[in-house]
Amino acid sequence: MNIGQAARGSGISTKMLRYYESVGLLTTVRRTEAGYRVYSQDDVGTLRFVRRARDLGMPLDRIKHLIGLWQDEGRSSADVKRVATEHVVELRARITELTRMCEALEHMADACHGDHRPECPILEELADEGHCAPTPPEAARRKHRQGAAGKSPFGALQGVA
Amino acid sequence: MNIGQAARGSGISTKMLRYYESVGLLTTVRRTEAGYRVYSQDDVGTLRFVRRARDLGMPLDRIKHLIGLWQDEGRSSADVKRVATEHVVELRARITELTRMCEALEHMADACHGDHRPECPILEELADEGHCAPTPPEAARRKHRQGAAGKSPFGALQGVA
DNA sequence: CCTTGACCTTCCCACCATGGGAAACCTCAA
DNA sequence: TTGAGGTTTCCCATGGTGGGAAGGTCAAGG
Repeated sequence: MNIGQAARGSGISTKMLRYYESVGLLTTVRRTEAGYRVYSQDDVGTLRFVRRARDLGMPLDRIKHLIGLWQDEGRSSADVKRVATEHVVELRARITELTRMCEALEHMADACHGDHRPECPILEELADEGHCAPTPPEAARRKHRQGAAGKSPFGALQGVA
Repeated sequence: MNIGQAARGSGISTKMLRYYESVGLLTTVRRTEAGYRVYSQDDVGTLRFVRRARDLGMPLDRIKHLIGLWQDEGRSSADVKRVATEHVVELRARITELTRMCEALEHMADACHGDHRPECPILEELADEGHCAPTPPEAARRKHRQGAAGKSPFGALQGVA
């Protein structure tokens, strides 16, 4: 079967089928003499596996790991469970972080009248000067590397959306 | 003050300060004769505003919008509140989606013994054949566009992490 | 046989926000 | 004057996804 059929059968776009192949998620993709990709029914099974794992928010390398276990008859379910649990932990971390953001913003929005006047607690909170030290008060002013200063607030959050 | 000081004072990396400027988040960045960027105390205030909005998971264009309102004395708080509420809605959508994933995966993991044997409900669920129709059963086999088949499961989720 | 249209190929670009690093230049203190 | 450390611009990478161009293939119908 051609790539289009495989796409429809797996629910993954042809773009992504080629991409997954390029990053090594699918090992054996046969070709016709003309260079067309040829997919077997088994390939589509693997692709559906991939799609379901993506639906759970897994990054491709974790899915690759899982496929390896899936195809390894000698696996132990403990290994699979570990991968799954790892992902659950990350999902929970993201949920916690988003919940924190959401609650903070809801709290600010609740305090806002939302009328025609310019006064707004949301802006005041965001602009608040005394919120975090404007500069390390009287600390080392020379000899300071920038180092960990600008760390992304989203360091631990990668992958899905 | 130089970019390094501004970075330490705002909690945003120098990389990001240059990037934010390049995408128009900061309008007026003065330069010394030598080409060094010069930041005022006010600039650092704006940058802290940006950082707090980022901490709430806002994408830069929303922050840009918010800064516009912040600097507009004639704004109405309703406009600010609308932007905030819009963001709350998106955060909640992401949380819902992640929670769905998390619960599904937890459910699978709970069913897995996690021992030395290869049998694993997690893999079985991911590989499940009768899960979604293998191919539109006997539907139009010719004349089918691929269309909406491969839509990303994360369409509505962009921005943070 | 040739056209047409659906399909396929590769390659590049864009998104979003962030970091890494190179090569060159500036500044200030010792 | 030298050296260290700050700064500049420029390019590249990430992770998944989509868009599109330029060209090759294939099958059906005239």
